[in-house]
Amino acid sequence: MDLVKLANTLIPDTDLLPLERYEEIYPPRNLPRGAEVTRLAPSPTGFIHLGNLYSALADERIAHTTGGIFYLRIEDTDEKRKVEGAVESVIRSLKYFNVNFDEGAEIDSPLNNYGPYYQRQRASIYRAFAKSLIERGLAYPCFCTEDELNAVREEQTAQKLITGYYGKYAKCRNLTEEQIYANLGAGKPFVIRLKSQGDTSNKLTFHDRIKGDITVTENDQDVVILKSDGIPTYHFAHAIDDHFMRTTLVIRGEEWLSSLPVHIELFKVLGFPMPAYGHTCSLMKVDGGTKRKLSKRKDPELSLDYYRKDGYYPVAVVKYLMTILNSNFEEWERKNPAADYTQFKFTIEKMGKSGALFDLDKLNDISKTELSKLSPEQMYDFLNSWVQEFGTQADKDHFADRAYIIAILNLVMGIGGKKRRKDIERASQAVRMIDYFFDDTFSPQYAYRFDGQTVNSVLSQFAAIYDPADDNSAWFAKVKEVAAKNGFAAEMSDYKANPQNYKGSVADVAEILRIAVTGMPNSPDLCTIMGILGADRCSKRLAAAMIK
RNA sequence: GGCCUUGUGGUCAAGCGGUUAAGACGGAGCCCUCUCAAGGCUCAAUCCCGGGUUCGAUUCCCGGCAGGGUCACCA
Repeated sequence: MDLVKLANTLIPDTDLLPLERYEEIYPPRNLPRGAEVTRLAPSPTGFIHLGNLYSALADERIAHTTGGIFYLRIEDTDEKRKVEGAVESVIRSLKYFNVNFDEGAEIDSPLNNYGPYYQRQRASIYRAFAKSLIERGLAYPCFCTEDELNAVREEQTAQKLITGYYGKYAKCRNLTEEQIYANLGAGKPFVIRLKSQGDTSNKLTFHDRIKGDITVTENDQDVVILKSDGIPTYHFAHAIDDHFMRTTLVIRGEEWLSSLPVHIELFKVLGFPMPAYGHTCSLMKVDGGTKRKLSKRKDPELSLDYYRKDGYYPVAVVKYLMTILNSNFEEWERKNPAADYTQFKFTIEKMGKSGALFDLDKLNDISKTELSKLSPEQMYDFLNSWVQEFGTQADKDHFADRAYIIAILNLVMGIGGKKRRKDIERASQAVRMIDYFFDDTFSPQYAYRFDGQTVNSVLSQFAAIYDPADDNSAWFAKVKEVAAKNGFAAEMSDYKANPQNYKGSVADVAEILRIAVTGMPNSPDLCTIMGILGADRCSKRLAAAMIK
């Protein structure tokens, strides 16, 4: 068979370059020894979720701790799945979490020498190599229809055979020259398939940087490399792109492990050295009692935008992910409390081999701790930026009074105390938590544990002697005074010794006051709260809280 | 079902032939205390099962079992 003629007929493109030219256009990168070139290669299908951030963070950390490059490539070979604005969304979401690219699609960088970074724009490169494979007898056209393929698959399944296009099931593999041209003449659509040279009885061990040594079986599937629209499949594009973009380390989800044999053969027939691989385990969630990998379609609540909307502090999310990525991160952080997470020596070998369950409790704990490290001013900025984007009009009005908010923040964060408070977990929660400081969002629940007469007596007596100029101890002395007058123990020790002699203790009196002023039985230091609210507002609230 | 892969407390996990089997989150309790939060202290809770190998297995081997992934002209 005249392979050159066949290649020219199948791929008549005139814009293809001699293969060696591509090596010249995309020369090996000039990077220091040990520098890793990693990439994130999403398909532009819309929002990205925590799992993507997870692997992006690994890519980014490895590239940047080794002095390498982290780039963004868009795998847009499937026209059907394309979503407008997805690329910008990926970049923006990751940037929010401090994951930044050095080069790639939509990245403004002088390093962009390995593009284009959209696979659709690289069609000629793939086609040039596909053409050469045809010329070398390593690829061939396949005219099988979807129905035919499905029928074969059903037959294979019924007979419990391995499904796919291989061996005797590869009907088009041995088409004669006449048959091929007849099909072509009839205008039948075709794909280009790899003519696999592999044998599944051959096993080899492959070293994965995360999983360690794994056993892989040689590929014998005649996978399609060029779809009927002339665009490559993932497998083919992966081999060519990661070679010419000079990726040194491919970090991708473990769902790719099963197609590794295909990739190994592809690199081989293409004559490219293989990059190193690290297949990450996926983040899991519990669904109906069993674990399941996080899915874009099923778990919109794990979209990165969800965390942004909920006002999670980005560094907290990153640190949470770091604890899963490298389990020695937490220990390192305890030893280096002041250090930035970027100073941590991230290693791919430390990555876990099995999928971790997403743990919201842990995230929340880290989030509280991170947030407690901020200054009130930094906290104001963080909360305010969230309020401006996601808050209500009332929230925006409240935040217009920066000094007032900062006074609240000083209290809520425990500034000046021996230890910082850790009340703030995320912006959405923090903003609701301080609602009682504003009259328009103050919604008291007067759930007193004492009778109306006692409550009213406590409230009116305290209102009469309350002086905003009092310091904490003077204030508390007055609370005790009111306690004593109403049959409560002024000293906790007295109450504990003889509880039967009292209606309650100072703590109960403070609770009545607290409920009146904040609407809640629990709050930070009441004296300070009253100071922030101001005498006017306090007396009004004390009066309003009386039981009619 | 075939193939690949994983299996230490509720969760994330150290461990790499001999340990009282770390630590963190969560849980329980105590202390502190005007409540809450924070903090300090304490406690409960783990090596999937069965065979080997070995003086000795959580650790090595084999077999089960359970979980996960994958079997497209999607990535």
